[in-house]
Amino acid sequence: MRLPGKTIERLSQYRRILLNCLNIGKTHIYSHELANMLNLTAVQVRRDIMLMGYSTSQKKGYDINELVNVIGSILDTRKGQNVAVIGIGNFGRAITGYFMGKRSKLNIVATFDTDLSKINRVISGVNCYPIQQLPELVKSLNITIAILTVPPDHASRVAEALVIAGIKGILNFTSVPLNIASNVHLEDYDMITSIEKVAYFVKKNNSVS
Amino acid sequence: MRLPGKTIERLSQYRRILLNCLNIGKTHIYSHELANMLNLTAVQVRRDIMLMGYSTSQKKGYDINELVNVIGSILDTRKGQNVAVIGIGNFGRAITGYFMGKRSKLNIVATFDTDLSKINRVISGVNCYPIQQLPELVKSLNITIAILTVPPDHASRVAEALVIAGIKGILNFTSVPLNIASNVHLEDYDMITSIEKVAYFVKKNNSVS
DNA sequence: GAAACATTGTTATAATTATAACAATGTACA
DNA sequence: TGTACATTGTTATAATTATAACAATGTTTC
Repeated sequence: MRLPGKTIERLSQYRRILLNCLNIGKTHIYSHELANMLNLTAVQVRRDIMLMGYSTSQKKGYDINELVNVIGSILDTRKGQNVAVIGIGNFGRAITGYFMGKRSKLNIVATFDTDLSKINRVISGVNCYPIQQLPELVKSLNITIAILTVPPDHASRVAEALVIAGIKGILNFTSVPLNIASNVHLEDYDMITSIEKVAYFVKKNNSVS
Repeated sequence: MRLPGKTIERLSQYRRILLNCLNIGKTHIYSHELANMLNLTAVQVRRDIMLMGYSTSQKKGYDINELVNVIGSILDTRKGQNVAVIGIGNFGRAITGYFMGKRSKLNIVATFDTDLSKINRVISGVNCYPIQQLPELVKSLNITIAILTVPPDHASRVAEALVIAGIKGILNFTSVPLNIASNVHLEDYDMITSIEKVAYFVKKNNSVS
């Protein structure tokens, strides 16, 4: 089963909305309801649900529990995946604190840094290790995903070390383009690009032209 | 001149690379050089440059200075734009500190919060105002862009207040879907979606299937 | 200076993604 | 019960984005 990247992004969003719905006691949801909550169209919701291989016999909306389970079977692994935050500066700490106890299937199990004042201390609830221990801990803790939040001038070198250590996916918080093997999934998460994009459209939408 | 959103994103990235090149004394650059630095194809680089309306008569690569200026004429406004960070928690502080003095054309001129212990104090180099002063300061400081980093349960309400106050663009750092007028540019910057996407592709790439 | 080459600019094609159209079918209600 | 209606599932079309093809032209080399 091959799902488009954009659909995967929406599955993540659907699930969060659906969990909220469950929390307030809702058991079923129409495609147009879900669409409205996410500012999408009902067609797109139904198409995504079709693509994920689910269908309902009813016309009273989708069973929210079942939807959540199907999404989980697509996005999650049985045991969950272990995540490391690389570089525990302001962003690294914010991310670590933010994630702790949120996603049960994605656990931040270690952070890494080079700063001696941080190493071997528990920061935002997770122990910080020296970057030299990366290879051994990736294996012993079975870390598959790294969130990269190091300073720009370290980004490329650390990314290389991550790949060598056996990391399978990187969320690149730095604004540095990374050149890594194609079997490691790289997701750029570039704040400067995003804010400059906003600025462009603000300029454009408000120019008389 | 209508430029695709994806091209705009790359223009931001081109510019950063090009500024680095200028710093190390490089004056010209080939499309394939720029492409390699960003893991793109040379064709895509040339196409983007064509779309931005620039061309060179030479075959010795593009003049980097000229490229930077053209990109600036597209992305920037003459006076720059003023930005506010809404919600000065861990992420808000990290973002503010990160931006200060980076982009000369995008200035964080104010932060807002509801926490009395933060209000009227300078945090990460910028004064924090009570959220009640948002409407007046958006006008007096000419703030056009907001970075939204409030807790999830405040996101929708604050976003609405931002629109009413006259904000023209929002970078939504919260994972809450916002429903706002279409004349305000909304850019979602959802970390949970991004990390779950990485997790999905890691799972997929490493399953025997 | 001429031939080979490298590079650019642009059009054409393919791939991805979103939207529209609509048949099928369960539900509500007279 | 049957008719109108609402909702789903799926195919068809459109829009966006990326890649490929290739002509034009300046540069290098002999």
